[in-house]
Amino acid sequence: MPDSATPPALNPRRNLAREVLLSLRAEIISGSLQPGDALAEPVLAKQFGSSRAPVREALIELEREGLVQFELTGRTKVRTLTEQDFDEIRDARIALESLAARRASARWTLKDSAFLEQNIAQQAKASTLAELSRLDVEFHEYVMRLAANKRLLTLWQSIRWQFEMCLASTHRLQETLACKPHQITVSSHRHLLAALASGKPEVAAQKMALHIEGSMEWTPSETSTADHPHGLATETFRR
Amino acid sequence: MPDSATPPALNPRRNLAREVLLSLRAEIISGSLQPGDALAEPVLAKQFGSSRAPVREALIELEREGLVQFELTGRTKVRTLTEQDFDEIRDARIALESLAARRASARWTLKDSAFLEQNIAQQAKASTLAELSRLDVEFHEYVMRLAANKRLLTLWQSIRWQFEMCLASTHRLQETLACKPHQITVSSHRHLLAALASGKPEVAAQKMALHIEGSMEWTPSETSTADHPHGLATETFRR
DNA sequence: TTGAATCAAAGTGTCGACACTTTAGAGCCA
DNA sequence: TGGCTCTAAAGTGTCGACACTTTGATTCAA
Repeated sequence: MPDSATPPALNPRRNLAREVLLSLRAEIISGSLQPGDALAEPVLAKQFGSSRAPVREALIELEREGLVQFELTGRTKVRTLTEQDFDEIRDARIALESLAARRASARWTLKDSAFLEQNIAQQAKASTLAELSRLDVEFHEYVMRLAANKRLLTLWQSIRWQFEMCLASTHRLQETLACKPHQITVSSHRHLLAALASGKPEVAAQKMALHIEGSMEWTPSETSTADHPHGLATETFRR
Repeated sequence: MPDSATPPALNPRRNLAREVLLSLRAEIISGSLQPGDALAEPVLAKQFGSSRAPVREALIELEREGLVQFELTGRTKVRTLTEQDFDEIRDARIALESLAARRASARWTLKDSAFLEQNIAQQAKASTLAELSRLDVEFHEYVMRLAANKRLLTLWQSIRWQFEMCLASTHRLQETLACKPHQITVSSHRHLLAALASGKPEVAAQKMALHIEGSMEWTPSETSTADHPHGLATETFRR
């Protein structure tokens, strides 16, 4: 989908920055770039056959998406997600998605049920974990869009890729634990869909929160006790 | 700790991009840059005595903060907030802040009550609307930080400046309606504080939602009925 | 052998330039 | 006078270069 026969590489006011973004993001999600790996602008620029400017822009965007981390020295690395990060993402999703569920529920139509039922059917047939993850995200994105609030959607999208990393590892974990990710995911979404379509916004919101809680369980360990600090860099902005 | 008395303006690895960001943001919030105003890179660069690179970075960040808008042609303008935007921001705040209230409530201490009581006292004495707004935001940011979830905080910060624009206009509106912004704001926060300190997370969350709803009322007009569409640029990324 | 000092390689922040696109105004025709 | 065309000015996307900083590895002394 990217470079298939670039014309003479001219007209459509190219946007290299975006190409670099998509490419790097895919590599990070797929794991071919590992957490901790260094991302040096000159190296990437050479690799993409561009100058540093588009690479820099893409890295800034990736930082914003939480997939990449700027050291205090300005250097860039693929981000490592800890268990606490995992919990935080879960919580952020609960905040955004349960309100979205409430709003979406209020404007629910049969068409929406039909779409999501089809999504669930595909989940059941998914042949790889990656595909299962994709469908899972698609389900939730559909609900986010249905809520018809651009800002809510934008906020959700800004953690979406981190969430996708979590999802992948959850599925992997379930597999090694000899659980069946497909079955778990499918039945969980089926219950959720029922709540969404019930016409009761309150119920929809609550079920969404429970669904996310359940789908993002890390291990049977205790919930990590984040320390109390107010300290936190207010704005990163590259070093 | 950083720049007090910049040496001969050398060492500390300058970050022009940040300076430009802060400066532009202040101008937009204060209204000295009006919605719709064009923001051309070369012009700003000259104005700041820098090259275009730092300006470009700052504009990207401002777009992310929602204060600035990229046209499809790549040109940049100060964003205009409509009534619907207003509603969206309110909803997004409700999503983020009511969960934050729930979490913060669970780790509440007397120290927190003390800090916020002082904040409210300052609100009562605030001499300008700008100061009132600042204190209002400070109150809410304190709660966000107390929730101890970096992602929730980051999400909140990414709409914070839009929210501040809304707040300014709400206060202005209340004033022209011969209401008393100070009284309204103070009493509303006092009630909220009581709920936060009550030790009941559920109550705290609900009161927070009501507080935001109330504090961001536009006019006695009906809630705007956003259309149903799923359409929405998934990623802006400069044109 | 260990540890400190040194120095080249690699990296970031910023700059000015070029090619191409969009915009807006001057000029022209009716 | 009003609308259309053409063109110069302004703007964006990208590039390669420079100055300074950080990193690591190598060297040298204890």
